[in-house]
Amino acid sequence: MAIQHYGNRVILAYMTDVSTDPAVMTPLTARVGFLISQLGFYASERFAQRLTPLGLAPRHFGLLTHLSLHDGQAQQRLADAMGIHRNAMVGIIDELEERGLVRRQRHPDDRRAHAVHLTDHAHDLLTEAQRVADEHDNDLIAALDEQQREQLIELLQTLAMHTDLPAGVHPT
Amino acid sequence: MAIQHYGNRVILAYMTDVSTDPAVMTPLTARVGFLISQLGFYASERFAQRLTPLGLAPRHFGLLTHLSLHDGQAQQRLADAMGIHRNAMVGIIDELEERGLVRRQRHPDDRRAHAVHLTDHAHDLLTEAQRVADEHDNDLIAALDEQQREQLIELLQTLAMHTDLPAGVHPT
DNA sequence: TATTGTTATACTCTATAACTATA
DNA sequence: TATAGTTATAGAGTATAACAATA
Repeated sequence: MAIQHYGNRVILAYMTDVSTDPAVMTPLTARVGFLISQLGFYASERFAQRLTPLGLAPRHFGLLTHLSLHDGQAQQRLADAMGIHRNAMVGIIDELEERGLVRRQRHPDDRRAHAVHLTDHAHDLLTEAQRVADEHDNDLIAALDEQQREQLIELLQTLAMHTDLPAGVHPT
Repeated sequence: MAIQHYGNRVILAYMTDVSTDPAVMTPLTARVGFLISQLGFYASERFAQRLTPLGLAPRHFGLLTHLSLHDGQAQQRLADAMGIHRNAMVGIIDELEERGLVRRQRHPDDRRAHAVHLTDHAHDLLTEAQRVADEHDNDLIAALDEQQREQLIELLQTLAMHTDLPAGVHPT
């Protein structure tokens, strides 16, 4: 079992075949599941902080980004795309509408449905939010060199592919 | 801007220098922050499901693991170690005590404090929980070969080192 | 009869304050 | 006066059910 040194931390190297000694506890910092979860919650929280000055939460960013590619969709379709219930989508659209970022218009094919459209203001704000997201991404991987960054994004995409999660959908 | 193919997905390669065209939205699946957050929430949720049959939640696993290395600590110190408020620690200890996994004993140095000790049952259950965590880790990285697994764990540890999070502490 | 959007409600989680007993 | 543990409460967030309009 290899010992690795990372700055002032000493951790056990990751092992796929597990120690048979029950007394040896794998430290959380050597567990890939823990590391991903820890970093994921941190990244999510940090991103939320960064978006706050724009009056947005991560879910708003996700929906606005989706709408920029699929404008005029019904709320039910948007809910499906984001992996949430349509009831929850009502509130998100409400918030965006209050901020003047989307408009509910009549759907051309179905009078029950609302066609959700981005406003010009939303396009402007989204450009700014993209910059914030770029900064966020760059800060996250600031410690990595160019080759490591490419490795990381490829590894994460491979992992994401092999979960049963739809692409681009965030749990909860 | 390179196009990458992953199974039935086509994504834009990650770029550190951002497109200056505001109309070009970086897809979420090409954002390292989104990928980490998505995988983190998924991993956390999945781990919680795996622990359910043992009657444990991830926070219980974290605390039991910590106690296996630092038995007999006061609740305040445990709360500090896990990065939560002492008020929240009361509930977690309550749950573990109900399940017969820890005992609150009198602290040798401070009569205000409780020394929290693992029971024999906890040691047995922790062995089982470690196996569950090992399975969880292995499933997460099942799509990677041996070299990629080593790369991933090293990259994640490097990222974790450069956040302001204490080692082994999970946000919220 | 099924579906879209909406509202109301209940349930869980979390954060804060306040109390007691000790230091 | 400060700290350890506890309890109570309020707030946010989430999930579910039920309703009106339309398909």
